[in-house]
Amino acid sequence: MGRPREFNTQEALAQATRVFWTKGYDATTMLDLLAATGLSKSSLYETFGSKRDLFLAALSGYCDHRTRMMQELLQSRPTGRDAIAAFFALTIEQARQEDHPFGCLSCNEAAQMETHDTEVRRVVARDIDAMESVFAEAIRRGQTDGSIAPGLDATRHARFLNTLHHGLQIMARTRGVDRMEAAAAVALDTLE
Amino acid sequence: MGRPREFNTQEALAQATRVFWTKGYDATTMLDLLAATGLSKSSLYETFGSKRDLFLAALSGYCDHRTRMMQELLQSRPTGRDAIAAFFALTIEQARQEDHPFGCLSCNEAAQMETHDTEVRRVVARDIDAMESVFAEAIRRGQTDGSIAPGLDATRHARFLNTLHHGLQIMARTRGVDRMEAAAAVALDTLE
DNA sequence: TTCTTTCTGGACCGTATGGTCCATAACTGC
DNA sequence: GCAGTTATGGACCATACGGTCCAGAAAGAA
Repeated sequence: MGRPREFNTQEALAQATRVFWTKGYDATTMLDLLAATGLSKSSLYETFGSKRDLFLAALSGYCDHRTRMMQELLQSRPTGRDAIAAFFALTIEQARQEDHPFGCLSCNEAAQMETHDTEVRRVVARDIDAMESVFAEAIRRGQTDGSIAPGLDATRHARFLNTLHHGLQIMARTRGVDRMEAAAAVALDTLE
Repeated sequence: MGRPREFNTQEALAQATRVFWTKGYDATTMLDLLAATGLSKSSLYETFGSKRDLFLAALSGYCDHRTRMMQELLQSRPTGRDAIAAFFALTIEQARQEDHPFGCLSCNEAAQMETHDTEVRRVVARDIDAMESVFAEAIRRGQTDGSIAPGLDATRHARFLNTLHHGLQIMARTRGVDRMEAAAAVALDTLE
């Protein structure tokens, strides 16, 4: 019943995510979002509520997606070390793609936490925790399958890898891809 | 001759830097800057030109200051390794200070490069290069004084440390100070 | 066709932004 | 004290922002 929607909600959200990812929350205007999604103002507000709500949906979706991606990587690779290496390689590869937004939405917004409300902060904090957990899991699996030195403190090392990953994403923003490769390579060396 | 200035330019710049550092360029309004510096609008525009010019001055000053600080650290510490350790320790200590802005101005703005013009981008890029240089210098000195393994590729490792440092600054923004310590400790371990 | 529901475009609004301008105050040198 | 110079405060401006609202278009159900 009623006139059917002329747009795909998920696709619109993906486009909006792209804009936030590229420009950051503050610098993104409703005009940007309308142009990117192709929706009318009414449709966007009707569907997503407000700029902040849309951002929250985009951020949550982005974080969930990446966490899932990491976990799948962890499942599909032969060893824990391979999974970590593949994740870093993927991060670098994305930074090379000209048509791909640079860096990481969550990291970017973490850099401007002060301007965000508590709910956004919580999502970002949770994302950091989630990534740390997956790193720790990968390390423990690597220690079981023999690809990672058994003496490592998994939690400590997970925090290290997580921190380095955030640094890599900042480097991606400045297009320092060469630097990313060196940094990731050294990080992988620490696993042996 | 003429009415003398009632404020200190350097001090005003320092206050402005603090605001940019805390909130980021986009989220900082002229009102914020006026309140922080205590100047009138006319004085601020007369002295600094525009919001962007003021930001550029703040950013340049911030980067220069930190580079100098790193170099002094390198001079004053007994070994190259000590210098690097002291730098990370200082970064973490600052992240603990409640009254201190979190993270690093340059890193924060690197996370939103897309919204900046080429001149700002150049300053940020130069800052990254400068830090990498100091890291490399510290590593080479450490290799000479025996505090750092001679087999390390200084450039490669400098990129690694630099990237990790940027990650640390992001962690500082989210108040993940515990994570910072673990990450920095692992990074220092790689020098042996 | 008609009714109902939903979507759509754009007009509109209050606010806050970065920036300009000017009258006036404050100080120095003569 | 006067002239010249500079700083100051605040009024003012155009614009752009996020957000609301409504008249009408479009499509399914009867």
